[in-house]
Amino acid sequence: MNSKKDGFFKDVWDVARLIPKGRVTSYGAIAKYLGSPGAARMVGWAMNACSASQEPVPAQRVVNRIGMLSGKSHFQGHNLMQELLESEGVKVENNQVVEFEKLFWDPMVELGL
DNA sequence: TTGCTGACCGACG
DNA sequence: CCGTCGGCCAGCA
Repeated sequence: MNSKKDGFFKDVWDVARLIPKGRVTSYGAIAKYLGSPGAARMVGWAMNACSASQEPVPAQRVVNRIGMLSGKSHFQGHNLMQELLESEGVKVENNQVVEFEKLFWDPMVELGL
């Protein structure tokens, strides 16, 4: 009955929504924040299920550890993910986030673990 | 019920 | 340098 706890996915979506505009994070960072450092794949899986969420999930802010838009192909548009990031001020080049290290948003640090 | 897959990550040779 | 493999958890046939 309450939000969080419905499943691993809801937690992922929740963290994803906490990502500030103009920032990006990695699957592993979210997975680790949830308590499963090796469950990065689940984060990606949750992103796939994010389409089932009634509320929009900024999945475009979630990229792999190198800042590459690995999931861009899964978006409705082929370059929708890149456009969304650029729309927020995040530069993307060759399916890769520019200055990813500077724009990297770590939930464990920003949220205060 | 078991087994495979999946938008990843890290290690090994 | 590059390719390959195992591990993590959850959903589906």
